[in-house]
Amino acid sequence: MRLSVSPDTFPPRGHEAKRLSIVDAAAGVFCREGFAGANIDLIAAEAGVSRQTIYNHHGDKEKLFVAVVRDLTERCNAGIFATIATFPDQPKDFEADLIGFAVRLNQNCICNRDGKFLRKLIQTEGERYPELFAEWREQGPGRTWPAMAARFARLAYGGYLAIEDPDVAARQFLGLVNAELQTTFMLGGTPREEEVLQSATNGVRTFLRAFGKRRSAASVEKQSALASA
Amino acid sequence: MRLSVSPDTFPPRGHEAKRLSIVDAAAGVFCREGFAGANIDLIAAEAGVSRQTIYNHHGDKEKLFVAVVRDLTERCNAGIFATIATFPDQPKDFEADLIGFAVRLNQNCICNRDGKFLRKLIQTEGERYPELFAEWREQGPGRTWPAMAARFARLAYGGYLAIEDPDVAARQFLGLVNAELQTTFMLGGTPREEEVLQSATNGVRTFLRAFGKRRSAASVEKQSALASA
DNA sequence: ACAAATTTAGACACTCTTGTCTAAATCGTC
DNA sequence: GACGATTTAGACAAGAGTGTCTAAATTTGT
Repeated sequence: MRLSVSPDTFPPRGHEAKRLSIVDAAAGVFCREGFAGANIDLIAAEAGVSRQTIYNHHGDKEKLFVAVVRDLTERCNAGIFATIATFPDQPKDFEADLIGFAVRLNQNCICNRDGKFLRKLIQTEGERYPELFAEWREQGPGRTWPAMAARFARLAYGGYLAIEDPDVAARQFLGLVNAELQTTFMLGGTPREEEVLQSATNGVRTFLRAFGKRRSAASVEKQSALASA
Repeated sequence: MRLSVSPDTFPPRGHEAKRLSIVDAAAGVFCREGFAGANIDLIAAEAGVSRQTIYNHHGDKEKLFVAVVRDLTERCNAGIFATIATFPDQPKDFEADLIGFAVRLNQNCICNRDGKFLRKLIQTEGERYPELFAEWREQGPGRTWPAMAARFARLAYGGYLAIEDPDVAARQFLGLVNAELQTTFMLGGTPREEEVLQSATNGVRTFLRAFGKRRSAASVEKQSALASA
């Protein structure tokens, strides 16, 4: 295998392009049909590749499945960290900023293709591959939750929130913000944009009722007047 | 088929006993292996029944699956309504009563065998049987959420809570109370009793910070002193 | 104890799927 | 244009699973 000359990321072409389209197609089929129901021929057809190519690349069905989960975990993690980087550290309009963050989290990490797929694979096959999903747990929740909690801790330190336990606050934030989307998520559906916004708005309002530091009504009104101007 | 003489519920014996043990075993196998991976011979073995008997009762694999989901939906619904009936309408110690309710909901409806199974089947096979799960949605969430919301509305009317929208409050209550159990649920695990209690306690505290009507600190202290006496 | 209904074990045809193998075709690169 | 690497199509063996059938055994109600 020859190294590419291009410095770091190279546009997927040839061999690598096949690998990607295989993993992508496999993700879709594994999700729709489950591991047992997934059909290599179907994956090959959806990837626009011959069956033999799949075996050349990945060996067998189980190794292909592992590759799919690893890829999804990596991409989802990247998305989550990228979104956490947009957390409002020094909010102008606190409520609106938190709602924006919640919506971004939903759209870029939970409701997008990778997020839906990874969640479904964890739910359906998690118990069958303990080591694989233990790995996901470390790499995923094990790293993203502390990062989230750190952001809430900073807000508390900055005087914006009155929370005792940043870890609990982070988890409750997500629970609130997704509270109205649970049934849709269960059935594997994708909530419409206005539903996401609605749930996020209601969730953030409740979160701030519980943890927001109350400043005088006047200063709050002044602030939102400024923000909407 | 002859009607039993016993008035309403009769102890499952003979024919009916077989039917039950088949559906029970099938639920377990469908959950572990998925619909495609589920093996009729294995179900027969776990039910202690011959394969032919399964075909006598249910016709084919798909009809058996439908029967499993219908049975689970019915039993889970019964459990949820029974638990909602224990909702604290006139709470003595509000916080403790809500925590108790949340814990009961978890233990009797979400973490028990039927709850786990139904949830997993919805997640894994929901998209494949739209009509079947539309039926679940009507019979399940479509009836239980309004019942929950009605209880919160009554608390608000009784002056215990300051909520605007009882439906939103009900969903947020469940979101908060389960906030710390999500990862465990995802992987199909069963949280330990103290984890359930911890999550419920934290969730209810936050819920009450947001919506609880603040009475004077003295009266609150007097009340909990009375409760713990 | 008898008769009807139900259950059982086993064999069976049929289909579907995985993973391997081969020879031809195509692609990328020099 | 030529060469090596990769991909393709198709055939193939081996295994597993569904659903049917039959005849014998068992259970159930009377």
